[in-house]
Amino acid sequence: MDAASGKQLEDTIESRLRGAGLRVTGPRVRVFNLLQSLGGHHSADDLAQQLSADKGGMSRASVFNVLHDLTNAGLIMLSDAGPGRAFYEASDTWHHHFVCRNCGDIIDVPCAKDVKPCLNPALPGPGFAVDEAQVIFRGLCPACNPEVAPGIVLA
Amino acid sequence: MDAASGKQLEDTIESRLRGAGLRVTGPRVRVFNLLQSLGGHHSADDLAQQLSADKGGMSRASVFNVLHDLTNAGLIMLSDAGPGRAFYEASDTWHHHFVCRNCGDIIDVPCAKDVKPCLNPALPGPGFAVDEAQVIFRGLCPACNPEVAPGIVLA
DNA sequence: CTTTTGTTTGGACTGAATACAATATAGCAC
DNA sequence: GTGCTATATTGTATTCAGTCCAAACAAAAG
Repeated sequence: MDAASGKQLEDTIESRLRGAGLRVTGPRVRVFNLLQSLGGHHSADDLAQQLSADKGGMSRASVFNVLHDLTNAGLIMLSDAGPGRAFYEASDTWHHHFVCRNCGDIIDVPCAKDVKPCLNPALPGPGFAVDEAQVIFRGLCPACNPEVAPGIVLA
Repeated sequence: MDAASGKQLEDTIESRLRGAGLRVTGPRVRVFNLLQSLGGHHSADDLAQQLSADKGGMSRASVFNVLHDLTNAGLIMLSDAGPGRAFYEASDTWHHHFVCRNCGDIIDVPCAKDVKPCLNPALPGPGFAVDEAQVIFRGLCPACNPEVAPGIVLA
């Protein structure tokens, strides 16, 4: 990435923060930027570790604050991947997640449009205002799936 | 519940533990029993607090151990309710969950197909062995939903 | 009843996240 | 630009969730 596109990216981040009604601050830009450029799913501490090592450093508490702010503003999303620590990702498109039972990897699963599994609009009952349905698929990823590689002898 | 049905229940629990290949021990019977009689979703510490106050007491570590054992044996289930602490429930039928964004309440949502793999097998991609798809519905429960028409009495 | 094997226990420990009060800074008015 | 004020950031202390461990214990098999 050259200087120009880096600048471009920062401009985009700034305008998106502003558009969401958030003040543009160093920590917010840096967290958002890092999450976007890394791609994938990351825990708060994961990001905090990288950012505190960077020039300027960064408080762990700030990372948590910023992640909450960005999530509330809808700029990033908190992935549903089961109990445990929270994983965040910068994604614009709605999707679901596959979580490997063995290695714990989280993989995005595109939302099959109009095929919301088991989604019956009347389901929760009257009075409920459901605004999203997140699906978590569980099983084994290719790397952990013994069925994948023919010829590999299983223990 | 009278003494006879209490005994009956314990017998059932014992046989279910045995049937799952688990030794029948006091802590296991008590945790399983409590989770069944309470109904709903409970965290390990929630259960530990009640059990340690009971006659005989109970170690917090044991509650965690037992919950893991029962979960692995398929006798109870670990509810997918998003990041944070784990919630367990004693339920025989596969279902999904609605989580209120405001109060955090977890409510069971019956699975439209009532069988475990209610999923699109092609979704994650080749090489993946998906064995379950859990749906988390998010929104507002009736108690937190301002849209609920005044005058409507919620059960 | 003895042995074997698996389980329980408490306490120390790790890791994730929050609370809070002091400090710093963005955005605005002038 | 300068200064003001509301909002953010920071570090530390603290809570909360969960794991680890080795010694004591108990279930099931012989």
